[in-house]
Amino acid sequence: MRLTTKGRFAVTAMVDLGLRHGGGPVTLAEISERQKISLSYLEQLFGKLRRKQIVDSVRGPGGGYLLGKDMRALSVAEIILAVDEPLDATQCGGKENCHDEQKCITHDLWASLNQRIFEYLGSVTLQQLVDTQRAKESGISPMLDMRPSVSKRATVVA
Amino acid sequence: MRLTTKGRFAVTAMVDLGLRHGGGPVTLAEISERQKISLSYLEQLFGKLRRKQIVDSVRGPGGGYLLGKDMRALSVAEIILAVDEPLDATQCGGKENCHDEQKCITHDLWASLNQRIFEYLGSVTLQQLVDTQRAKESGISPMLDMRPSVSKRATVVA
DNA sequence: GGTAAAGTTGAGTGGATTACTCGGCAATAC
DNA sequence: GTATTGCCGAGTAATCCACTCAACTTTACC
Repeated sequence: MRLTTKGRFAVTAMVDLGLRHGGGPVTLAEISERQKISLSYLEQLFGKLRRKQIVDSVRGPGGGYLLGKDMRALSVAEIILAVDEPLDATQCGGKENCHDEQKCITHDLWASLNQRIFEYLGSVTLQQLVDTQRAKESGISPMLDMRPSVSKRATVVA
Repeated sequence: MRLTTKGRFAVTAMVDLGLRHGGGPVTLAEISERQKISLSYLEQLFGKLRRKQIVDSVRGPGGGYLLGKDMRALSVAEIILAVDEPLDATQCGGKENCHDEQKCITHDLWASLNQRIFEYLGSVTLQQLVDTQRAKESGISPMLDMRPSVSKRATVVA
């Protein structure tokens, strides 16, 4: 799973779209304005999102984009995968950097990390992000699931 | 936490070093040869590792590098942070991409992801990687902690 | 003390990737 | 038929990353 600003922009734009769900098609021009993302760039991203049926488009005046599926069934991972080609983080899926034909000695580590990132992003739905944002705008702040979690060792500080 | 091949190389080199622990200084030339990492590049990486006391150096003939601390107390996160400047994955630590002075609407998501990545990499020690590798070389394969884990939703496929 | 083996350092570079632009076309509401 | 919106593919500027190079320092050994 690649994590670039492209994926971030896509998620941000989708949240914007999600917030306006139910009010008819939303134009990219609006999203561009609100989220400060270049219109042409958004066009590129939404082209990919549409091909994956994550959004639906309506052409012509009054047109724009609509959610292509239920927000509760759309994970952040799906959005990111739609715009950023997979290309997993091990970067050695049997390739040269790996030690002589074998999996390089840290292969399992990266594969495992990959899986965890994927699991997490696959567990967060657009609905959750939209709810979080709505709550934030209305003053209350329920926050995302940011629980400190396990943390077996915590010697290192970022 | 940045995840680049620089960090991967650093971890790989550290595992190599860990595997030879106890046998005196290990030269970068050896590591370069075994792990197929450019010598000059290793010099750069080990310069940073040394400054963070992750390794100790011995100059002159017969010199090389030694572990700077107990492998059980050295996490993968530490190694990566030593070579790759922090620069967290949110990429909007209060910056422009964020929506008008405020945290952008997906800020919490990335912050949370960051934390999870960090927790995981902070929980894996060099000792574990070395043990895993030793076991692999001797035929048995205990594997890393790759448990399928929670996986609340799993609709998406990589 | 000379020589060679190693680490130390900082500047530089080539290629890849990324984020983004541009221009023109296509559909459709009015 | 015209304005508004999406659709698309080629192109590009800049950034970044992996890596190189060259010169220096320290030290073991003869």
